[in-house]
Amino acid sequence: MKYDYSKIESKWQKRWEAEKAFEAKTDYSLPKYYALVEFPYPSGQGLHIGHPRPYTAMDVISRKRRMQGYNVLFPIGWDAFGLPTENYAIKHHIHPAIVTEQNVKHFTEQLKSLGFSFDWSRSISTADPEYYRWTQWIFLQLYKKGLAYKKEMAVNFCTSCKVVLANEEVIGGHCERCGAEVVRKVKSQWMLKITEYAQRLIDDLAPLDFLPRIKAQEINWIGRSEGAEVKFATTAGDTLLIYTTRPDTLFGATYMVMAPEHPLIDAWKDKLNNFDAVRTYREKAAKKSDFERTELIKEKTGVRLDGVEAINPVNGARIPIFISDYVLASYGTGAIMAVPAHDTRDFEFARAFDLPIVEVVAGGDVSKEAYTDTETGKMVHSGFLDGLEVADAKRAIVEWLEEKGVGEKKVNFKLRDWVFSRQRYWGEPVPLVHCEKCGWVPVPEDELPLTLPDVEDYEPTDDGESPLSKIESFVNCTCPNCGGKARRETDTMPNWAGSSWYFLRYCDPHNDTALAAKEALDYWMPVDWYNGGMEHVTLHLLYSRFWSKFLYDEGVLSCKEPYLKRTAHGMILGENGEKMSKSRGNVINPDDIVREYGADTLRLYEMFIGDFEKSAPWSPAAIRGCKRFLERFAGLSELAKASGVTPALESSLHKLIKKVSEDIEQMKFNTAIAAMMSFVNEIDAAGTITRDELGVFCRLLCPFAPHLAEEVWETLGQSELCSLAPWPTWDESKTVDTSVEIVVQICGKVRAKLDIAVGEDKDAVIEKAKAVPVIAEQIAGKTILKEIYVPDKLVNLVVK
RNA sequence: GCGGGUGUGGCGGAAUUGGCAGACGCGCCAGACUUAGGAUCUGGUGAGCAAUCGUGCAGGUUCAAGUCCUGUCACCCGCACCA
Repeated sequence: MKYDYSKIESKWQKRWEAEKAFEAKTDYSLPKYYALVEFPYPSGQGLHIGHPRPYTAMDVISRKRRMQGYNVLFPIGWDAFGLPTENYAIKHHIHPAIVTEQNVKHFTEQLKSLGFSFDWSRSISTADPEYYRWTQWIFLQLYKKGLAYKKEMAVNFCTSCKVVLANEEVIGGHCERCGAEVVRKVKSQWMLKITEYAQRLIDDLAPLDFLPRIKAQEINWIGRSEGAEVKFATTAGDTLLIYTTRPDTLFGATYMVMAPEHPLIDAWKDKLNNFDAVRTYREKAAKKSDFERTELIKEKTGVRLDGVEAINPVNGARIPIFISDYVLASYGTGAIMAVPAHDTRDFEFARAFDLPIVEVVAGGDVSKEAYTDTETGKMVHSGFLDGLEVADAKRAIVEWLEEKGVGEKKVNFKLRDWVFSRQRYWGEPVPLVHCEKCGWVPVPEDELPLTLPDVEDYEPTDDGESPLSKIESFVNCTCPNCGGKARRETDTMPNWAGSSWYFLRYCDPHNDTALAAKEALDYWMPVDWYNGGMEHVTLHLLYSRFWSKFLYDEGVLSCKEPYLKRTAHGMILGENGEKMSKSRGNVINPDDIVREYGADTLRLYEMFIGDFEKSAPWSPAAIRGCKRFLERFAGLSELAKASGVTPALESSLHKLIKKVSEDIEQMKFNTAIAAMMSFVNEIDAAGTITRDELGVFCRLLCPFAPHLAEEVWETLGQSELCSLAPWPTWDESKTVDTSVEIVVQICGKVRAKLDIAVGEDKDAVIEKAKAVPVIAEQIAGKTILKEIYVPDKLVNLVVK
């Protein structure tokens, strides 16, 4: 059979579509399998060569599950809201909805050309009003439960996108999307209380089958720490509340530091003799971007508050208070006790300001550097704590603080609430109105979706207002509560909103009375296997787990966690090993590859390229090896005439079924393919293969190269689809050889090889080994100290 | 600084978990078929003339180490003045 891939591929794509071969069934009595890939953002550039890697991987899993008899849901959709589309629309004066439609059309063609077994009947778009109706509905439920609130605060603002960013979207002081610098801006923003779920987001990870590095990264981002809050009385009369993870070092606190933004500073204005210097420092700190505040500034700066002192509750010592930007307003209480002897930052500050350094944990040399070990060391200069180990001292001091009512045990998280509003056009409108009398009032649920109005100009403004604020007809409205004058919220939601629940919509995508029927959610959820990129671990993955937990609390979902298993793929790099980008000129277009080699070759190559979890450079030469393999496979149909079993291949075929079946489960696609390549080499050596055997081979290859597998399967006289044929099973007894070649070593060095029967008796094998001429020669006249026999593996004779 | 990870031929990568290092593919070399070869097929291919030596480096455990232990170096990813 000649391998005419383009003809073969379009032939089978048409048939799959005509037969609706891959649509999930709504028969909830069947065993189900929900396989999920991250839906793409339909950008103007079209599909990236990186997309087919995770998509093929999950397609392989889905196709195998289908052949194993599961009712498989393998959906696809469009994460369609977002800035690039809006920016393109601004530049070319085309409505973002039209741009999206064009891009979706292009993406659909590209994905279909690759033969993925998606259920296209369930595809969704987050920008579709019928979809975002439910995004808005979820937001309203969050609002009603007090988990959405508006707050004036310093937020991250991207100078290029002209939009606020969530904490998770700031990477090293720069915008996650465009890389421009992020500055601080005080704005009133809608926030989601993800922090309320912080502990559960950690705890519920435990039973999940996520890659360890994914769990570690989430836990790290949430950043739980245990310590204590301690009240310090001040000479101003107010109490200064601080958070510390080292309450055991309380006797070593020689000064206090407050964040420049700390509200008590204003309250103390009249008591401070140097308020001008304080004000100057605060203004300077406020102007710094996060980047400047963290990365660039190594030296500690600050101003002492002249006129107010704190009193250490444990020994009554009066200690000075400073403001410094090394203390963050947004973490803990925005103020700390400084223990320079046992904290590197406090140590640096104490050195810069010539403050006393009091050692309270023995073990280091605090005249040189801070001693920060929390594992070893006994308490000193610490009154009633003296002589205790650090861990015991921690317990004792917290007990003491609680007894005296000046402090308590406290858990803190690094996770911040989610800044949820965006001042851009192409997103879901926030469904709230502000009434002069009633305050914030939700748009009634039966009025959802609150659709985006058409506008002339989507251009964002420098003052950080949404383009929607310019549309009077949108903004002005009546209060649903009192009927009075009201104004709509004009901010839209971030692009992470729609993707926080899209996997639920797939379960029942056309439902117009609920985000999905309970029955459908109960059947399909949780997702059995979700593969996606590492870059989403502290973004989409965290956000969607949060929303799922909320919906679980609301009774919408019956599972606490949305995903049972989460894996991650590596990137496909350019030929030069660098990340693919237009500016580097190393971009590979998948359309070109499909045209030149066919979809099956591209799929196979992307699975063969290397360890699935690791990045790998594209190789235009290596892909030809995959093409060659498929051509050889196509040629097998001419060889397969007889039926039955080829003795020379029988054992190998059973081993192959086992290998491919098991490797797919572990995402070791590269070794599964290597095994199939080896099998073709064996067929060549045997010179023959039967129709039955080739039928098995077709089914094994089908998840990887489905078009060619179908074509060869058809030449075997099969009229049903290979894609829906049962997955082959292996006979374990046939994977075991009857004889095996073992190694004979002398003192651990290989000296000879020997054929033995599998499971042969130890003594008999050793006798045989000694009888091998080379071995006999080398052990002659020597004493055998030890005889080691590893069954079916080796004999090792230790001689002297 | 904290957390996660990776170091194996010219290249991508294998190695049933302590048992023949380098599967499979690329590339390269030689040959065949060809008017032609950037097509296809066949054979070879870690280094070294050899004994031997070889999995970042240095030790250790073991009959036996890519795999286990101790130390160390390099690189990659995430977080980062989080008290």
